[in-house]
Amino acid sequence: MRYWLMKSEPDDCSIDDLAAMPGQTVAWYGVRNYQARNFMRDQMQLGDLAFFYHSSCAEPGIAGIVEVARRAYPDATQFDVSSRFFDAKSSHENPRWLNVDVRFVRKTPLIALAELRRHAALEQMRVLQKASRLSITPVDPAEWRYITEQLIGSA
DNA sequence: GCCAACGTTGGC
DNA sequence: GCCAACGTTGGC
Repeated sequence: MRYWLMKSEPDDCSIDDLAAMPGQTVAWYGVRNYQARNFMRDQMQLGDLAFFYHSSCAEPGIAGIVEVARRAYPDATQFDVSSRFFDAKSSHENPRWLNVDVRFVRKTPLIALAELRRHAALEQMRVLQKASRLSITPVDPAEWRYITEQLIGSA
């Protein structure tokens, strides 16, 4: 059982959008970075929990919690010529990109990026490192506990 | 809109 | 295999 942080642009899919989806579940498609893909392929297990992080928006930060509802399988958008995620170099025989499905667990009070930065206990978090662009990052269990108990729990 | 940081591409 | 050029991310 691992913990993660997964970035989503709320203009594309916010935590409220996810909560409104059928089954409150969505395919985490569109990841086009090998490191993030490998996390999904090699390490994500059913039931893993992740912070749902809003990025590239007015108030970046943690907005909710999701769980892995299906293990990694080929990302359909890589084969869809009409998709902005289409990849001509991928093939059905040897798909380059994968995604998991995630399911809504709960919404949280927004824990802003600026707030996360205020806590020394979190200073090693990947998402707080300078120019951290990786859309999926592992979260240390101690960091997970700190955020859920100290920040979300008291908010 | 700016810009720093980073990943990818492709020529050599 | 190097590395410059380019594209993207994402906070501000």
